[in-house]
Amino acid sequence: MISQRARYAFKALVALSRVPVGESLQTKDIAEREGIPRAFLEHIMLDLKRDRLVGSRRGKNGGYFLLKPPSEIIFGEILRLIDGPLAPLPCLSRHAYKRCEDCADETTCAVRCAFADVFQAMLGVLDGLSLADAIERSDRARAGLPGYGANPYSGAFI
Amino acid sequence: MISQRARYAFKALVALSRVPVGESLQTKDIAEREGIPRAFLEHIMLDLKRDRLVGSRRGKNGGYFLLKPPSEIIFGEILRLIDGPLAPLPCLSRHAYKRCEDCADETTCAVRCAFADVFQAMLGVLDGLSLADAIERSDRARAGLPGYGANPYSGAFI
DNA sequence: GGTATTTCCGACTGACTAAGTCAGGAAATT
DNA sequence: AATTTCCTGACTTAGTCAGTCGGAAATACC
Repeated sequence: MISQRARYAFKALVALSRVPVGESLQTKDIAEREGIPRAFLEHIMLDLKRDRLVGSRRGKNGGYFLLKPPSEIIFGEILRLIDGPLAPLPCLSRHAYKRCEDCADETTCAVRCAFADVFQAMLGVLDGLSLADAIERSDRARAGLPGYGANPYSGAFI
Repeated sequence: MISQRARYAFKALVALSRVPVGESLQTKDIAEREGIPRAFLEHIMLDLKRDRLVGSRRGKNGGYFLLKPPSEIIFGEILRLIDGPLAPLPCLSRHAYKRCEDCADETTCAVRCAFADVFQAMLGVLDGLSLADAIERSDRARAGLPGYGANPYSGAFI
């Protein structure tokens, strides 16, 4: 499960993506529209700003805006920023690598072998998916086109 | 990241898988061999027992043993049992489904659309991977065959 | 210049979970 | 009967999550 914080961040970024280029949104508006606690969202927006995903203007008519086109803002990147490393095991993380104290030999660890596959599958999607992609899928679902909604229950899900 | 608890559970199950059919392992041995705190491992073994993944014998020469062949014990199943639902969003979980209070329309939510893909990729691997598979990969890595180790750093990992 | 509006920032809280530890009970074997 | 093992519940300690609160700094408007 991703954190609530991350989920809010995604919703805010999607909202910002839907706004015409050059315009901005205020936390108050985003919070209201998306049902996010305002004070909490402020902190999240600052996180996003710190990582140069959004820019801001203070004072009256201020607000937040994307610093890159939505097609260049990647889900994996956002999730890493908010929730930290994505790797299922510390010994699989590139940037936050940490050896498992109890593991004799990393390269032949069966658990690591298994989760390496899982990780690769996750990253394949996560690092190839932009805000623009997500919005496109959402819009197609809205238009009622079959096969494009987020209805995963056609497969064997849990 | 999966929990430490889950990681220990996997290691214990792998250890049990490597034992000849009919034989068993004691928590003490597993704990020692795998570097897991013994008292903690006992709790974990009971979890596994509660879910009928392992059986036990008490008293002298007692221990734990698998109730199914390793090829029928699936990573996704184990992880669900220890760490709870695998879905990245509550609204994507089948068994632990929970609506996002703040979400107006689930089927067109861009965040949900995106993570549905991630989830599907994860599950594709996680629910098709058995203990036997993991051990096979580990053994091949041990034998030094290229392309079979858990060295994910050939791709673009983080 | 003053006031309203907005972002920015740190400190705090309350609930929860993770990762263990500890003490002892129950069953099986010797 | 003694020993060995699994079994069980209570407890601890540290850390994280999901916020809230109060106020400071910047900007726009009159």
